[in-house]
Amino acid sequence: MTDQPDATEPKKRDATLTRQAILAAAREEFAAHGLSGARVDAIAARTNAVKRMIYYYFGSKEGLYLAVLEAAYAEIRRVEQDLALDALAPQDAIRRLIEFTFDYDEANPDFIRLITIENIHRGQHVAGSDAIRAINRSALTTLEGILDRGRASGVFRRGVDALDVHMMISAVCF
Amino acid sequence: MTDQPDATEPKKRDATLTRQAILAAAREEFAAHGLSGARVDAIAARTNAVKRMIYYYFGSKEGLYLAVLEAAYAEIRRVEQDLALDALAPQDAIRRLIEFTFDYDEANPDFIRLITIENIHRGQHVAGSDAIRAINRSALTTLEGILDRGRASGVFRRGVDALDVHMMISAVCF
DNA sequence: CATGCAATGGACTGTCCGGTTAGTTCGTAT
DNA sequence: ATACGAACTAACCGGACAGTCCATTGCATG
Repeated sequence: MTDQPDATEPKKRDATLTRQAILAAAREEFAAHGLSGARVDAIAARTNAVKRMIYYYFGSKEGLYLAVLEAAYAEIRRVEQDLALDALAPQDAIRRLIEFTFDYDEANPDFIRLITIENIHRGQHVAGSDAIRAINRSALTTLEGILDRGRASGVFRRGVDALDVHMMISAVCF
Repeated sequence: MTDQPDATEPKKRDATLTRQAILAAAREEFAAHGLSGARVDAIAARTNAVKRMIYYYFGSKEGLYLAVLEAAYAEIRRVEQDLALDALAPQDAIRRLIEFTFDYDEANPDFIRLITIENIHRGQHVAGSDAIRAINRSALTTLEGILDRGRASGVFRRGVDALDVHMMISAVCF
């Protein structure tokens, strides 16, 4: 009588769903406390999964952290591509990119936190992930393309590095 | 015969010296690994003091962390005051301040790390320290004074917040 | 329904680490 | 010289926490 067996949900089994739930919870926890500050138990507690599942899906705390980073980078680059910057005039493309970066950072404070945390660690985890490096390289080549077009049509000055531009935009938005 | 009792130093007892040594070691360790990532044992190992001394002088890990922050802020503000910004024309003062911030950040990577780490934690430790808040307030009033003089003589536009300027400078230098 | 596999559960463990206990040594004042 | 407090030390404790063991449950096939 104390519990209602019918009222409890059937407790569906959905691998990708729990995986996503863990990722989302981990993202919050890591963003809030950093890699070493985050508690695996706390991450598990945020979901309705149990700690064991974290190791089942991600192997280790650091593996989970890396997966979170990968997902975060993949997400922002995916949205970034929807901007269709290549279809715009160079100036408009840059302007749009800046606006987007600003808005995204404001809407996703967790994201900045994760990046900042990773920066403190000198990006040593990112460096170990081929996936992330590939994602970022493609983002840089996109920006490089915009700069090239701008330089070709004379609206951008030469001698400006894509990486510098990217860092400048990120820094100010941050 | 195995050891040379004369060659070993007299092992001076100097309270302020060991305090400083602990602070310096802690600064490195915290900058490298963050608050939770830093290990009290590791800090002790960096000095020739023993772990107990940390608790003797600073009470707790967090107490030590706070002391490190306070020392770091005090240091940069002290050097900043030597710039004698008030004696310069507003434009020169701002220029000098930017140059200084840039150079200081470059020369003291530990400092930026500490600040960044604290930012991630939303400055909750800084907020708890009256000393640090006082230090920063004085820095802001100095900047505010420069801006005021600039506005009075018409070289600076109005409606620019000192805090914004400060953050802008820090962000770009970072 | 049986059989095998993916997914889940929770109790358990070994270790790391912040903090403490119970002292000992040194400088100095009387 | 002895008494006393400040400076210092080694060994230890207990909780927290990453990671594991082993059992079980649901889901898909034949």
